[in-house]
Parts: sequence; C-alpha cells; structure tokens
Amino acid sequence: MAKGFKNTKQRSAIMNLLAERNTPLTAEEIGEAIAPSYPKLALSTVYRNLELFTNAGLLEKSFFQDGVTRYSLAKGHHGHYLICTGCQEKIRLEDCPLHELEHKLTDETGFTITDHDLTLYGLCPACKGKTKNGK
Amino acid sequence: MAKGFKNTKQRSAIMNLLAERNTPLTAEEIGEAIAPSYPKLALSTVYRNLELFTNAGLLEKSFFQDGVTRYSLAKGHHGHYLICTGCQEKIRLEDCPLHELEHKLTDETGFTITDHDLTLYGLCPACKGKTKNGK
DNA sequence: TTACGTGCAAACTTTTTGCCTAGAC
DNA sequence: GTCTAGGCAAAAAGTTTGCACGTAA
Repeated sequence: MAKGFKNTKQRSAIMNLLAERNTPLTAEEIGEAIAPSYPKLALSTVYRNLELFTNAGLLEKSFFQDGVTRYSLAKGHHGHYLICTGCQEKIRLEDCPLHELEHKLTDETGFTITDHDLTLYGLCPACKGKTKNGK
Repeated sequence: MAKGFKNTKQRSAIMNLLAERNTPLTAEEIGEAIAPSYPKLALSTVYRNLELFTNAGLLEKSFFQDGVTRYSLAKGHHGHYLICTGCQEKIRLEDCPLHELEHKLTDETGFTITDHDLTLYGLCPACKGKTKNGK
C-alpha cells in the first residue's frame, strides 16, 4: 500500500474489493461485502479510509441519482458511467466526448472549467426483455 | 396551480421562489428563504411538496458533488448546469450535445438510454480574479 | 515503543413518516 | 362538511466525530 499509510487488513480489504468489483460502491455495500472476513469492521472505519484514499487520489467519488456517494478506483484517465435503471449494472465509459464542449463554454462564459460529471441512465438488453414480459 | 392539487400558500411560496431564483435549490434553502413569510413552515412540508411537484413533472431534481438533492423548475426541454466552485453560481446550459453520444452507445451496448446527468464545474471570471489576489 | 488506525457509541445532517389539526374546495 | 395539506415530533438513513484500546512499523 503506497503513500506512507499503515497497511492494515481493513484497508487492504477495502481496496481489494474495489479492485475486484471495479464498479462504484457505497460505504455500506463495502462494509457488507467485507463483513464475512472482518465481522467487526466498523462503518466509520470504511468512511474514514474511503475519505483518506480519495484525498490521496487512489479513489474517486461518484454521485448518481439516488444521492448516495459511491467510491471506485481512480483511473488515471477520465471516464463516465452508463447505469442500467433495472439491474443497477454500471458500465464505465472510457471515452469522454466533452472537451470540445468545454472549450466552447470557456469561450462563451469566461469560466475555467476544471471538472465535470456525466452519467447516463437506461435499460440494458437483459432488463429490457424483463420489462416486456414481466408485469 | 395546475394538476388538481390544492392551492396552498406554502405551495405557491415554494413554486414562486423556484421561479424567481431560477436555479436549483436544496429543501433547506427553500425553507430558509420562505421562513420570513411563513415562519412555521415545516421542512417536511417542503420535502413533501417538492416530491409531489417532481412526480407531477413540474420540478426536476439535480444531484451535484456535495450529495445534497436540489430542485428547480422543469423546463420542457433538456438542459444542464455549469457551476462555479468558488461562488456556487449555477448557469443553465440550454444546449445538450449528447444525443449523438447516446446513439453511439446504444449501438455499442444495446442499452436503451432514457436519461442522463451532465454537470460541469469550474471557476467563473469573478472567482478566478479572487483566487489570484486573495491568499 | 510510539504513533497511527480501529471499534464502539454518540452526534449530526438530510430526508421520511405518523398523527392530529387546520384549511381549501 | 369532507378530505387534502400542514405542523410537529419522532424515526430512518447516511455520514462524521471523540475516545480508549489495538496494532503496524
């Protein structure tokens, strides 16, 4: 574990989980996923470490439509998510088509644009099928 | 007030405020803004009505980087925000350049894309000046 | 051994719900 | 007068903090 933090079992477990799942998770989901191995893991520990790793640049926060903060491994490069509103599957989009838009807005508004969030929502092929049949 | 709701002072006050400000506000900001006129206004009333209006299509929710839900008048057409991280000014962008991206993603992933969030963050010209001088 | 990290409990913030009264129609 | 809406208080959900003990280095 880089950065001069102490390497604890809890910290490894959090980072390993996020590496395995490779999708944004809430603090609670992380706590539950780790509970089988470390039943006493406190949610406050999860929050403290997520915050620590985020500040260190190892993780990034995402905010989706339910207002709950999710964390995922920080990719060096920029990306966004396409989320299925049926099964919550999250697909990371490696492509970011917004630089052109940012230049245009800088010209129009005088803002220096430093960051943006883009998230798309829809139904994946599997959930489309379910909606048609079920109900 | 349309839609068959009862027209109460509280509901008018909420909608009038959102129409005046024309920017996304949190439930708490709405409550504080209305307090001078209706000191007993309960935050639960604000939340209930914001939810009601959102379901009726009169308001829309926005989720920014602090994880607090904000509400604003629903424009018939689609738009996004450019937010100054210095003064929190929120500029609505009437343009949405993402339809092309959505088509591309539909082809690539098979998703039916139903919605998306796009928010840009930066420093407005005034706050850029302050950052340079102050500190 | 020492300082940092953890668990636990309590506090805090944001949002939701139940219940009874008040007010719109 | 009826039935929806509002006020109040408590609860629920998500997150943060203080403190004493545990543990990596």
